[in-house]
Amino acid sequence: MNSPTPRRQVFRLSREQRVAEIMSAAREVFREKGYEDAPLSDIAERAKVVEGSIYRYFENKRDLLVKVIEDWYEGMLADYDLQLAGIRGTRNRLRFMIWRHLSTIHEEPALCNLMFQHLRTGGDYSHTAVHELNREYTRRTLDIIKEGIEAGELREDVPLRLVRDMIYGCTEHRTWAYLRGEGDFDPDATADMIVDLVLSGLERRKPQQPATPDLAERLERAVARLETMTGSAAP
Amino acid sequence: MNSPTPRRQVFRLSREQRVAEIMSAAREVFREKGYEDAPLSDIAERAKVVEGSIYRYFENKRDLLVKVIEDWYEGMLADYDLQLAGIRGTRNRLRFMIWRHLSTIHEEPALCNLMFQHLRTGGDYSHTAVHELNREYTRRTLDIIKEGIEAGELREDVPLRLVRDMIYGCTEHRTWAYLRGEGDFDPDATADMIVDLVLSGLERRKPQQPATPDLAERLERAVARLETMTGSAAP
Amino acid sequence: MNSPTPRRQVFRLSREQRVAEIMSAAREVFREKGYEDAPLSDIAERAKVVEGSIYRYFENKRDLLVKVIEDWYEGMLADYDLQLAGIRGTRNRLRFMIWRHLSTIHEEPALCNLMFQHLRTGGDYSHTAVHELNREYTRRTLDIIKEGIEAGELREDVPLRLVRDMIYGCTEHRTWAYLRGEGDFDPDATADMIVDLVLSGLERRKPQQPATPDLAERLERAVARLETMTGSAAP
Amino acid sequence: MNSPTPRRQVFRLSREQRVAEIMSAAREVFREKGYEDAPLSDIAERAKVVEGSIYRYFENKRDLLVKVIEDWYEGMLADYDLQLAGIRGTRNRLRFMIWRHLSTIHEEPALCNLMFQHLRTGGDYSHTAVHELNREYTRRTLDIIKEGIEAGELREDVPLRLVRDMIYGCTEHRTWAYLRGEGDFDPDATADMIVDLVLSGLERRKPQQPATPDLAERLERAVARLETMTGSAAP
DNA sequence: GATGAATGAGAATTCATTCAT
DNA sequence: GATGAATGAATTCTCATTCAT
Repeated sequence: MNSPTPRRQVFRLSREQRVAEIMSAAREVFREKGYEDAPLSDIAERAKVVEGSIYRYFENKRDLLVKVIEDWYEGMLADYDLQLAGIRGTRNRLRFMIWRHLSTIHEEPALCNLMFQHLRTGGDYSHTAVHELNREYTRRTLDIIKEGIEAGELREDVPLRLVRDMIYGCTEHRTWAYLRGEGDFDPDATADMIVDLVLSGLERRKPQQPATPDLAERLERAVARLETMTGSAAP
Repeated sequence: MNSPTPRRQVFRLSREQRVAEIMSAAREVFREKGYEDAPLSDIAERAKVVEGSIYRYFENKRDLLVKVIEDWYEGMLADYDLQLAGIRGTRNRLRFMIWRHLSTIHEEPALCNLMFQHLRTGGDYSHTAVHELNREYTRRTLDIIKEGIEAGELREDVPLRLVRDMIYGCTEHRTWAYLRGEGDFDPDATADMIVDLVLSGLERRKPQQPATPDLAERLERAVARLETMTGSAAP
Repeated sequence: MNSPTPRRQVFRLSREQRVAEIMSAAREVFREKGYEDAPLSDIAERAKVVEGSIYRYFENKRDLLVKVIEDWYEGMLADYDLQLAGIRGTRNRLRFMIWRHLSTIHEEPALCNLMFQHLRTGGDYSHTAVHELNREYTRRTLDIIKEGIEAGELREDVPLRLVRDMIYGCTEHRTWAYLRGEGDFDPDATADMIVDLVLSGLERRKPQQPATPDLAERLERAVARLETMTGSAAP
Repeated sequence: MNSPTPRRQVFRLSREQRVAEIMSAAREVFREKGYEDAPLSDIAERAKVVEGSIYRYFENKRDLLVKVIEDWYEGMLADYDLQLAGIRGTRNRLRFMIWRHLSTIHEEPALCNLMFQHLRTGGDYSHTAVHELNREYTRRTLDIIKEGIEAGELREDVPLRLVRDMIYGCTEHRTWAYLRGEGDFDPDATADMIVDLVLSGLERRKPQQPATPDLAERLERAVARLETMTGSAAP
């Protein structure tokens, strides 16, 4: 009847290798086509497996997406810590975080879109490992601010989480057009602007209490005069 | 699917009425099911027309979505101006803008999701009337800040557009979880926090220790009197 | 790019006609291949529509099956009543019912299998129109038995529904092998056997009444006495 | 799907033990999910082997099903004979057979469904060991009836196989709803009803018909004698 | 102006089965 | 003897969109 379909050449890989192959292929295809427009068949083809094989390792298409983003995040986080370790000072460290986020968006707009549009909006997001990784990711920013407070550089009443939302919200809002494929932006310049703006509201008003030092001086001087008059000297 | 050809009662409506009916139905269905999961058949059914008729008034599904959001925005903007007209003071006006945005998200999370996920991310967004409306919408915020600067309340070097991104970015970032269906938030309290944080970085810092200057003056005057009494002049 | 796929020749039919076409095609294909082995694509092809069109009229494959059987049943029931009207006598009418059931199995083994294996066993069967039709179908048998009782031909304590189960159960059990594709059976002869067996347990045992033996004895004794009296002995 | 290659602990079992493990797992899974909805992977998992291993002991999924039912039947038959040995009297023994069948259905509806829907309907059924076992199973019923005839309790002209079909057909028909998951039934009461109905058609009408002809003859003869005595002749 | 029948093209998914190791 | 990676082939179902009537 019909000749027994000749089995394609089978390459046997370990689970880890195969998973890596598929995720790598998926990352590429998702990057090129987005989520909805990326057929599993494309991913399978690029990973050199049949579609069905993907389901051995991933529950479904969404699971594959989640894992791809997860994998990407993990790589990034390791990098973060490495670089952050060499940076000192609240402003510098904060600027690095913002710049890094902007750079990521700049370099991987497609994956970021995946994250922003498909993962973060899903009802199951908070049960996701990506969610956890993201907390990890933004926690560094919180830590930097906390350290700034402890070092006396920042006001003590800074609403931590709101500042974090402000930083990331501002960063992303700034890049919507770019993510949409319109125009470009300069991560360096943008990072400078954002860090300036953010810190302008958080830094201790040392130079800025111009009235206060004057007052203190004047009071001290007045007191000194009184002291002179009364003949009592400071010890 | 099953019923014996329900000879549809044809209601003749004016073009405007028909369009309104369809948009109203679409808004409901989109609100309930989102974009992808809202079949045109559902919308047609609810609007009491057949699917084909929708194409008489709208180019395609996306066009319908765009029009629905557009319509919604228009209603909102009129409202904005009305209310904003009665509010005085940079802080108050800014707080209103933020509070209003938060309230909208709070009341219409589904439509906001549509806007954030489906419209704003589309490559064609910037050619959209919604885009224009949105500029309109955020322009009011810019105007308020400008007025604040002109009134001398805000620093002169405020990076206007970045502040706008900060306001809206922060606002939206704050509400992601809610938009995802998790938990709740209080628009009033959140608006207060955000406006505080934003203004803390923008306000002119002279008049900012309002108590202090008075005190300084009174003290100085008191000291002067003392000096007068003792007949000793400052050096 | 790719030339706009030339639309196939579209034949427009009324809903009723199209439904009839599809059901007819489905009946054939189901008959030939059974349920599981009948791809919708085959049915679509034979009905000269595309697969998707089937879903305009039927919720899913199972719904199509249900409707096909339903349609078939409806035709049968009309026939039943017509023929039954011309038959008199409990035995004859009962025999007709049994014979008709056997004939149906004999003529449409495949559709019967569909009914027995796929419909009757489904958890949703009792909410089905087929279920209702089937009740209708077997109700005639109950009626015949009831009439037999009222006419004094059958015992009054006949457990109606159990008898129905016995008739249909026996009939079907007899035909399992045939339904499986093994051998053949003669509906006429089988009907005769079954009706005999069934009625043998249901018919009034006119002479059999337990009162009779007593009566017989008493009569015999009376006769014996008469004989004694007359002095004549039995031969 | 997800776990990091769980280096499976390999338990070496004898062929018999392994087969038993798999069959036991399969019986459970089939019971819970039916045939079509039971993936081999589930069975393998529960049997603590990999899917491929099942093919070492069973030709394919259907073979596994057949073996599972076979195994189940074997257990039942042994039981039957044991219990039947202690029961005397045609009615009692027949009732036991019916009751036992009903009880089996009552206790193992899922396995019975497997048997009724999947095995008995397959074209290969009659070449199956289950078929043979089933003949064995129903042969006991035939034997009981035969013994009843030989003992003079039952009519001599009982159509043996038809009676068997009637018994099992009735029994099963009665329980379709239960097998479908609707409602319940009482095996004891049902067995009583069925055995009554069946025997009502099979039992010798000793007291009844055989007496009757005798009586009639004797009466006629007595009447004839009386007539002789009285000198009046029949016309 | 409206209807609603029909299209079409895919897209995800499932699993029994095989076979290299 | 067992593993478990990989296959493959089909199959159901969904819907936006078109267009003859």
